[in-house]
Amino acid sequence: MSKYGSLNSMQQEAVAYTEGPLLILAGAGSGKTRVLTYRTAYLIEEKGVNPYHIMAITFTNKAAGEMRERIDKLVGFGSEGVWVSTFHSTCVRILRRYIERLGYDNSFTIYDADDQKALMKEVCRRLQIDTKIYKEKNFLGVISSAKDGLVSPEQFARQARGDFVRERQAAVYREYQAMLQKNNALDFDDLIGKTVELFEQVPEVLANYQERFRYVMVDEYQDTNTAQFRLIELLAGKYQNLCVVGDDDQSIYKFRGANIQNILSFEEIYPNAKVVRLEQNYRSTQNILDAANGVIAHNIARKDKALWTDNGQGSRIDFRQLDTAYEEADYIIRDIQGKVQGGKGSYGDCAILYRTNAQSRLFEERLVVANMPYRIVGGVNFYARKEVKDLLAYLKTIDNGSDDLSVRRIINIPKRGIGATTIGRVQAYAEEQGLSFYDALQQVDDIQAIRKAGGKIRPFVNFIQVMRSKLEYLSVSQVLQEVIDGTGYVKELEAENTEESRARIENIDELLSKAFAYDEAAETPTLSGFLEEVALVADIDSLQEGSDYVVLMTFHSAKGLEFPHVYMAGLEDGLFPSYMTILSDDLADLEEERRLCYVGITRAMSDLSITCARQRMIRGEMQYNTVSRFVQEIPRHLLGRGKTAALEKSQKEVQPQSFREAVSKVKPIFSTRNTYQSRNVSFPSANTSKATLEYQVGDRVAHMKFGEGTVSQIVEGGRDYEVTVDFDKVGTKKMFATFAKLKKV
DNA sequence: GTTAGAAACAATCCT
DNA sequence: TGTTTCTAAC
Repeated sequence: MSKYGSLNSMQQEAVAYTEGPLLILAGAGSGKTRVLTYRTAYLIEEKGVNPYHIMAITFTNKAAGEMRERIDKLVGFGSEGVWVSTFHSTCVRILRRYIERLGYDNSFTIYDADDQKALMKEVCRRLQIDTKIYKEKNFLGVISSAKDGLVSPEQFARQARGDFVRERQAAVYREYQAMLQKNNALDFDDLIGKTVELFEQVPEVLANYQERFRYVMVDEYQDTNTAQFRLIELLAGKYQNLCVVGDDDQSIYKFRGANIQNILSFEEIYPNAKVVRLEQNYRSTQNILDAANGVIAHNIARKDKALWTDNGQGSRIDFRQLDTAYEEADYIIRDIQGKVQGGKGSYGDCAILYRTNAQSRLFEERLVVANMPYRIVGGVNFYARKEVKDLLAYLKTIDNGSDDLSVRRIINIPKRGIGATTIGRVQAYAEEQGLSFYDALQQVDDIQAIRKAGGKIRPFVNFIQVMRSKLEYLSVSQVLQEVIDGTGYVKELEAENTEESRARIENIDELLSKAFAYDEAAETPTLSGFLEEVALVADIDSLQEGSDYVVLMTFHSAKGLEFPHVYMAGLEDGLFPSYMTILSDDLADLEEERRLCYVGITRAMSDLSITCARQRMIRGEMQYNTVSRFVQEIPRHLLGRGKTAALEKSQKEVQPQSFREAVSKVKPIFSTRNTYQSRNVSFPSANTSKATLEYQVGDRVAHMKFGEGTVSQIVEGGRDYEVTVDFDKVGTKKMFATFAKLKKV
């Protein structure tokens, strides 16, 4: 048991209890991933369980990847047999094998949010519903929660009887589902729901998986919804060796169907369940934990627990209210700069957390000006960008001809002169004949209404057919390359030659390299396989540990992560907690928001900084907010500046008054042609004297991150030079000489 | 059929 | 404020 000696007694108990249901209530930072990995090792090495019989399920690819890595390290031989995967990937893998039993084709497509919206638009058109009055998003929300709760269209219709509004929703749900099936597509919720349906309708398939997965472990159990709960229940139904890990205080996904009852009543559902509590925190200082405990104690509906740590008191929590959101961003970025320059940590140790993605913009602006390395998680997904989606739609069309949505998306990309009229005619013909859109295109000669346009359609159909015939001997990246060449997509962008079009080409290159990486890594690469991998990645998955950049993300995305220095921004009533929850008449909404705050606080290891602004622009309107009620819930003695004197001094410089003073002094001296910069730039530390530059306009220079490029402009900006460089790989960037550390080559 | 410019509308949070 | 959709002119 030597390997397990490094675990505390509760952790050991959880590791060694292998038979029957087990609930591990793991507080934030209590080492739950550690327990899960050691438990897997224990099963294999001490209990002689075949790795093939063990399954560990998480929510994100990142979490799965981490667990995979740690298990491999710990177990060594045979560990690759353990099934470590996310809910969605697991289900896709099962469905790819068996979904034909439910009347779908095994090469089904997965629809993302954009696709869903487009499909819903079509549904509303068919049902003659005015989308000005009844929003697509609304219907999609209703359907999504129905699916999360395993309510079928038929059940929904039955429950809706007599209620006019619900009846219409039922009709939309039915049509939506029918069209998904016709397109041979599944939406995200279907992945789970259809797997449950498969297990319930085809007992032999279920029996097969029950026999395989004799030991099931589920991470972040508090986030499971009804469908996921049912899935787990079915899988573990035979052997009952179900180990779930979670923390009810970190349940923050009610809006996507998470049912907190799954964890709260685990002991009722499995009366013989053993419960282990992990309450020792290994991550944060006592002050940070006290703050977190202070906040969460205001929630009523929770399992009582108290986190403690050996880590010592640590510094106090730095709280500051700034005048505007701009000053808030300035303050935080200056503080990070101070920490890095003061040797207290690297950029990678710092995370800025906020409630809404929109808040990231201000920080990004400042970070660019300050020339600090950063990475924003979330926002617009890479795979949701136009150019990427266009190319993927080609791949989907080649892979699955029933996917009308994809075909319609690309039929006129690049421009082939096929407009709305022609598409409408093809559509009408397809509906009349009961064909898919693509099949109708193939029979274009038989469509009476189309004469001239036929000549424009035929080359498109030809192209797709040729690509399909090449599938056998081409790799995914080769197929993609041929699509790019055949359509002239990149050529067109090159001709445009704008900053935007260059960025798009870059994205396409990135897509190509992802396809290439997939070809290399996958055991048996297929087009379907690539498309599904692409559909299931989340932005957070690509976050690499050990990279040296400031990370920006929402509180939601931060769950499961930890950083030495955490900045919680925008703690204002109305923003966090949001107006939605403040005005809600369901008290549970505010409690969920409070849990989100708890999650944020407990991400911090050594330093926590909380900020808010008196006024900020929201949707073009000025909003005046007071300090968040959550801040008031932190015991007062924990707030303040427990930092070194040196750092405090540097912080003073960014105080609104002195900052403005500094600017007003500076402005008249230097020319007005650069007013924007004189006003907004956060200056490098005061004692940086303006060094002479070793390069001038026209010189070749090298940058740590951006590679090589040519200097196109140098502007004197007071204490520093603003240098514009045309980089070979990443395009034109403006930067300050002091930070950029450009080397002449 | 295509395009640009104006009007309308909109943000929680995510796999 | 930023994005999507609509409208009118090419």
